[in-house]
Amino acid sequence: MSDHAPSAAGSAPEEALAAALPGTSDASVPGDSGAPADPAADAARTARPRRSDATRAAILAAARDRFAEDGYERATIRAIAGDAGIDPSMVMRYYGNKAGLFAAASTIEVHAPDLAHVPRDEAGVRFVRHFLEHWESDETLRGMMRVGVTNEAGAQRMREVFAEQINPVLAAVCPVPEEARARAGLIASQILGMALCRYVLRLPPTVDLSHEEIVAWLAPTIQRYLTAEHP
Amino acid sequence: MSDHAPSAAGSAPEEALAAALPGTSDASVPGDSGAPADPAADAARTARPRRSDATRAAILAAARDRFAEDGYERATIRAIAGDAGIDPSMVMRYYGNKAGLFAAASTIEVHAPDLAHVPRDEAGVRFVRHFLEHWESDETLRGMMRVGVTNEAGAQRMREVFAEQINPVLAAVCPVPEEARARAGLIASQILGMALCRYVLRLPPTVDLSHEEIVAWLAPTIQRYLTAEHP
DNA sequence: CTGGCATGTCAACAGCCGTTGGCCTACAGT
DNA sequence: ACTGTAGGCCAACGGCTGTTGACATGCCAG
Repeated sequence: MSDHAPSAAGSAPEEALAAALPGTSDASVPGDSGAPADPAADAARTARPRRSDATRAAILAAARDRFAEDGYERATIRAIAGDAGIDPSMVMRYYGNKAGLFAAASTIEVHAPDLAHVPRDEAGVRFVRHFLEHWESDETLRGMMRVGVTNEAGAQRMREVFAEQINPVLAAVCPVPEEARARAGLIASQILGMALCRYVLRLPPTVDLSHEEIVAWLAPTIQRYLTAEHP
Repeated sequence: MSDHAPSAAGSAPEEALAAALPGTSDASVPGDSGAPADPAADAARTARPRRSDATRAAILAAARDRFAEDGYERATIRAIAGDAGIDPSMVMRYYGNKAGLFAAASTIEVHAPDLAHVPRDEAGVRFVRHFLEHWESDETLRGMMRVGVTNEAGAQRMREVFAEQINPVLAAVCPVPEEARARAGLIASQILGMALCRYVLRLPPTVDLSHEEIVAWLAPTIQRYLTAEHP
């Protein structure tokens, strides 16, 4: 109970991480050319690519891999820098600290399926198949979940992704608007639960299931959570 | 890629942890009274309680709390020993190393519900309600999942728990024996998924759901995974 | 009473971690 | 051609970690 609060100096992982989350794009880095507060900031940024953009991208890619594979704590800045082929101090220069690097590396797009132009009774099948394919092709998704469970900031990121990318798509299909949130939560519990068992925990029965078997079993569940009347 | 393999000296977390898992009870600790290889070992152990059993129990309780709250990496031996009110070296003396302590601390009993004496069409409701209650009362379960996601040894422990405690119960109820494994996996995906979203990720829509709402929504899903014919 | 052993504390080691500051190099603007 | 600045490396610091060995203390058998 005594040494549980992080000291002022040192790493102070939790609070710094949470504080670093909102500003996810690399803001307030020292080198920022001459013009401050450009009205068309993004246009200027794309117009004048920095010479170090390749390094930045390499760091980010290595960070994504390491965070996904090892989780937040075991993914060390030294290892990430080593994978990117540069010095650890470069990571600090570009992303401030480990929390800032994680914030920058954990911006993902889930690519929720467009269910608006799908027959209502096919939404479940489409939904399950879509996430199954994305989960097997993109290891970032699997890693995001691993980090989201370990780390409070990762959990917050997952909440944001859910609220901003999953919820709206389902709200567009859900018959009763005020139930959309709850229904989206139920759907998330089944989809994330299958991902957890199959890709992270690797429970043998779920690993052995074929692609089509999962769709056949899970789609009716999703369909019911999406369109069935409130029990 | 270079420094990814653990060195011979030092912590070597992964392999030592996996190796320490099978022997979960405190075997091969130095102090073992006078009689070695007692034929009735457990009887002798209960007959002559060691004077340090209180300390052992305190360490184990503190370890369970810390592992559950912080995950494997961030739960430090120093913090565990501090919670237990003893010196960190005692942890090493009684459990060898951190992996051994985790192995000893991660022996849980899930208390799967007895579905044999329940009407078949009520099994889903019973199952969901049972796990919901246990999950909210016992923080160890929540912590086990957190560790199981981070740590390979934790994942293996969850696979064992699933195979030894969950699977048999469901196999007794499942109509087609050779489908029991797959059905148990599907059920685990929904139950663990709800626990993940509600207790670990704390997705607001799943947190806001009431006890009875969860049962009402999830029970038909479990019931279908358990008894509906293969789609 | 005395020796042995379990119990426990203290201090330290070596290693890894995030993080910092100084120094060098090469490019771009003038 | 010169200079400022961004990009990059190197070495180090302080702190925390798991782990170890030497040393104290108290219980119990003989």
